[in-house]
Amino acid sequence: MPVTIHDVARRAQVSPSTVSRALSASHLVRVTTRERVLAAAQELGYQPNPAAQSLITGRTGNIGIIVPDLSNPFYTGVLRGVQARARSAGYAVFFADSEEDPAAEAALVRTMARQVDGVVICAPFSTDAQLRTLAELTTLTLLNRRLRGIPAALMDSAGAIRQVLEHLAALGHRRCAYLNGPQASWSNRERRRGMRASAAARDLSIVEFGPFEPNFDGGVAGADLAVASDVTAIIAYNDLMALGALSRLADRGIAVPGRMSVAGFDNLLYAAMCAPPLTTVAMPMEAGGRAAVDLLLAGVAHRHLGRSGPVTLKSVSSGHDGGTYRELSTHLIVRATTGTPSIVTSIPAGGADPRAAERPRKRETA
Amino acid sequence: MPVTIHDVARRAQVSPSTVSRALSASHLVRVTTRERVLAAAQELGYQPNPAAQSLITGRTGNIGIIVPDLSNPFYTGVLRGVQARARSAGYAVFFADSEEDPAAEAALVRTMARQVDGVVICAPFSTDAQLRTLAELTTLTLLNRRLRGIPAALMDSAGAIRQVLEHLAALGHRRCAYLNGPQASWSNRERRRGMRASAAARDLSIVEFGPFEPNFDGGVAGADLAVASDVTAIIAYNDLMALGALSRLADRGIAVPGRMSVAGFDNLLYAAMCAPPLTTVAMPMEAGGRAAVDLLLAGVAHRHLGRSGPVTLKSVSSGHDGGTYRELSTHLIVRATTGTPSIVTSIPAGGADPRAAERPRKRETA
DNA sequence: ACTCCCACTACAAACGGTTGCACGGGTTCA
DNA sequence: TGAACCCGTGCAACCGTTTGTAGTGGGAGT
Repeated sequence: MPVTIHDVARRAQVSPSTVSRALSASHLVRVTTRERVLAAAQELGYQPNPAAQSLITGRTGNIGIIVPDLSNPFYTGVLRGVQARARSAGYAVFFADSEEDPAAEAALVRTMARQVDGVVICAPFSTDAQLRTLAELTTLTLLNRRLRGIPAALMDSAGAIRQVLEHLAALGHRRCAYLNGPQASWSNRERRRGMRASAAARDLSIVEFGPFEPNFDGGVAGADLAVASDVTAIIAYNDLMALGALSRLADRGIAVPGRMSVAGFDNLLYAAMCAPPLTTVAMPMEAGGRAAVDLLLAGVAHRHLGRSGPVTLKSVSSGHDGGTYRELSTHLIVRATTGTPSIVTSIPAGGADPRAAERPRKRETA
Repeated sequence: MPVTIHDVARRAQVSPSTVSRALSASHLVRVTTRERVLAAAQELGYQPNPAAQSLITGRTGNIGIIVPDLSNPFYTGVLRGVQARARSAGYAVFFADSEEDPAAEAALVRTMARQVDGVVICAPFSTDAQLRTLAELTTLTLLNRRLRGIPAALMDSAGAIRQVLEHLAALGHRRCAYLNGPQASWSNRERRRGMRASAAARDLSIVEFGPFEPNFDGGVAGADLAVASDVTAIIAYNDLMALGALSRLADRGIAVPGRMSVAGFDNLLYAAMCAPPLTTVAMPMEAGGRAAVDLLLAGVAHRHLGRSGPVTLKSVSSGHDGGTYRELSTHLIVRATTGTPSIVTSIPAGGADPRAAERPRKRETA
């Protein structure tokens, strides 16, 4: 039923191999012939069979993307970037949600491996060893995780938290709470690392809480702990947690930013929409997805180059050693949840903080 | 480099065909032989080449999902459902975002068609004719769109809005605003249809505004129009718009639900998190995704059955006529943005509405 | 002991493309 | 005018798997 290259060949009065060449290595066939072939293909609505193509060429024209939790808008942003870039490069995208399970991740890579040219994987919870194993199955590119020998698109987590601390220090804060995300998460580790470096330099002391689930409820839980300590600001692992903290503070009648400043990371759409709009650090999610695809396709090209040329065993095994990272910059977005700390240790419950009214509310459309 | 069926055959001392049978039609091969083959495959880490398999069988083990806008959490919910169900059925998932462009949708289906067994498509903006054309390229299943001859998973939009109107009528509302989503959207048409039917029966009059973009900004715009009319409640096309309306009302100092009630659709995560929590109708996004995959796979099985058996041309061409729909129920979630309408036409600006304080705030975790 | 049968296995073709190689015919140069 | 050459095309093998068919062996029945 589907039209094959033979049908086109018959209609164009040439051999199948000429059709193949006319469609790919066009310079090997006479112009008039190629036009005849193209016309025939057009009329018949010929579409090459990708299975047959990949069987012989070894390339599939597909890539995979694996994320740990699609309900987190951070990853939908990444997915959008990945998909857009892949499409413009002529690649189709396999998608899978590992649900934060390293075993599932491994299984998914394994099933994808045979029908993709490479996989972009967001795997904050896998061990280094697990990832290295997976890297042997296919060309791999990481997102927000640095691992020697595997290319990665990274967002500047250390710089992100530095900007937050600078901002808070400039406002006069001296003691801040940090609500940890998942302990095993690479981003959380990076964030702590950056925090320690920056806090010391700015005479800020940090009180850590958690780890918490990186979602709304985790923020709710963290807020209470932070309030009980003597901090004037809460830095949450991500926006979802910050929103949870914000909500909890509102429920308890604690003025933001009057008695407590709050900041998050990611710059989700909702961070700008909620009241008061959240101060946060914009993470380049789509750009990260795009960069990851670029690195991946470079790796694919490299690997394929190595295969076709007359190479030594050594240069093949080294593969694309890909000590290539791409670090994307982040930037602070100051909205309405951060302000100067109050000197007064307690404020009449429910009393409106005058500063909250003074502060102009700014809205970003992200 | 990769291990093939021949490697396994050599190691197990059998022919490649026996290996193939041992791995699939296991009853055709002696038990001891099969065990030997399985052991060899295991030791070599054999993974069948899907390209070769699909080349001869015509099946790919993949399905596709196309959504119009991944940044809308509604579709990420659908995507989660699709992916989960597909995975448990042993299918891999191609994903693509059409960015609301029917032409892109067509192109995506066309490129996917050759390497999937079927496609789930959320295409609120394509014309019926366009969809029928695409249905000829591959097995198709729709989501939230009814089209004769193509199976679909549907969410009960009419019932959804009926529940909202019942709720508002019971509270005493008589005039409500409806903020239209995109006019061409099937869901919006369904919602209006259901609305007309239900409103008449309940002595409610509806004022319509829009169409608006189905996002936060659309809601902001709609809120002002609604306030200028003499309605006591705003029903938004979806939660994103409702949140926008809510934010705008707060900015203008209009008490919710004191002077204006607000309701949305979808029950996004943020609808429960924002203050005040939004009354909305839960749409079964993941269940919809799962149902769509079920229908799709049934269609795939049917089509393949027709192909393998000794069939007449007629029964093949009728294909899976799939007059099969699956309608999923929706349910209202009453939170804090709907209340009894105030009789007073104007309230001192900025004055707190006593009812707002009385009303207990309820939080749902979705 | 011979035949028949059945269970199991091997052979080979096919799926739809790609690509190395050879060949045919025209052009160019000696 | 003949040889060398080159461009354009066809032939055939191959990618890895499935599957129809043929063939082999052993066991059972008479």
